[in-house]
Amino acid sequence: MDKRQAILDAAFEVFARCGYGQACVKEVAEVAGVAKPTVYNHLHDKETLFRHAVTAAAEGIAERTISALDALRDPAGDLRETLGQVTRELAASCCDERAQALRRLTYGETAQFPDVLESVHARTALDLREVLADRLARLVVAGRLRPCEPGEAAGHLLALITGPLDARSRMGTRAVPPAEVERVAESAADVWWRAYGAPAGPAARWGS
Amino acid sequence: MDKRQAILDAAFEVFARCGYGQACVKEVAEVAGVAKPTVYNHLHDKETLFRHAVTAAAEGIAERTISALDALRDPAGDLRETLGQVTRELAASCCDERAQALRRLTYGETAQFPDVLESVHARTALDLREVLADRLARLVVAGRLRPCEPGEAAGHLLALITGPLDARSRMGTRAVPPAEVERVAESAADVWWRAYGAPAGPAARWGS
DNA sequence: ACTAAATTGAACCCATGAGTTCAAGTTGGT
DNA sequence: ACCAACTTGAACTCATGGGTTCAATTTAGT
Repeated sequence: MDKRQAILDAAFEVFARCGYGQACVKEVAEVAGVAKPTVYNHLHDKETLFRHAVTAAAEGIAERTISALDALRDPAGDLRETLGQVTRELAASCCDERAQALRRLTYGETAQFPDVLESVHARTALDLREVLADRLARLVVAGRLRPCEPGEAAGHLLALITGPLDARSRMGTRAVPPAEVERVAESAADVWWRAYGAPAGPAARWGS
Repeated sequence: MDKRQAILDAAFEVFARCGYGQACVKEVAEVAGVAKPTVYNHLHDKETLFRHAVTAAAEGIAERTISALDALRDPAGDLRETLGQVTRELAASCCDERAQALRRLTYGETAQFPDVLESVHARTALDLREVLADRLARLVVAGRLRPCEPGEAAGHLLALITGPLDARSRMGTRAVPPAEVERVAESAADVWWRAYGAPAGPAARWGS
């Protein structure tokens, strides 16, 4: 029963539902099951309330999303199969309600909170991209992927997943049926694999 | 000197700069060079002001973006070359300040204006995708692209362009140097072409 | 049990900004 | 020139909501 955490959770929920401008602190307090002065006791401002709530939520979301990449660490069997699995997991976490709300909030409140956009983006996008790039680099070195710039390849895979999904879900406004999420993920993996997968045949032998 | 248009332009500028919640009608009036009651005379509400300003801006932006696809209508020379050119143009219009502001606004104000998000998305994303899909379908039929689902292929190309650019520009917060925009566009075209381009050789001969 | 800190609810203050009113002035068509 | 419609600025109303105050109460550590 950490009140502070309850407040931060409630704040994220309310901000996500109403946007920063329309959200009112009283409602945050009610959702948190706490009195209004208690909110101000922990977080001095509405602004700091927003900042802390959003960055805390971003931390959790980033952690879970990045953990989807674990399967690419030392992939034993068919690489294409592992890629498909990872892609499906990334697609699923991209459709997560909190993740979508987080994107809406940070994008929308850019005018007032450019720094929040910056730090959230660093944690949820750049870090994700870097970790994925690390995995891809190992696979390139091992000759299991075509030679490429790993960061670029990582960006492309993520774009192929999130782009079509954001388009279909209208930034989280519409629910995308799980079957379609899978289809989108599969076709993203397909396209990426055609561009970056090692051609069939024994081993690495693509010269200069 | 159409006052109404001046008001709509000013409104988009102010909303883009401050967000809906923080924007005030007085400032819109000042930017438009008009008195406050005149604003209310043309657009009854702050809400309708927002709706009209945003959808009007979306119309203009969508039109210009879609016109970038004209080069794919009956492409004479090297298709890969034309693809590169179109991709560069799409990348440029994706980095346009107004376009980015439009995305920030619609995404951010989703909570209050889900219908605006819907209509803007329909015009700027779905229409673009459909027109591009039309072009691609013709090219597939002509044997100049690998057989594929045109809508899906269109979505992939757009994702490969906008995804990396949004990541680099932080939703329009950071200026991306034109040289890097070109690089991103070029690599997007590369990847897409590897997945969807017709393999070298005389003509279409990929069986079932 | 005792004390210090945290919590509560309720009332309160106050800045902000949406939207209105109105009398005076401007525009534009005939 | 004339009239109707539109525009203007300034003052005004009013609802909303951020933030504070405070006395009463609960909680938690010892």
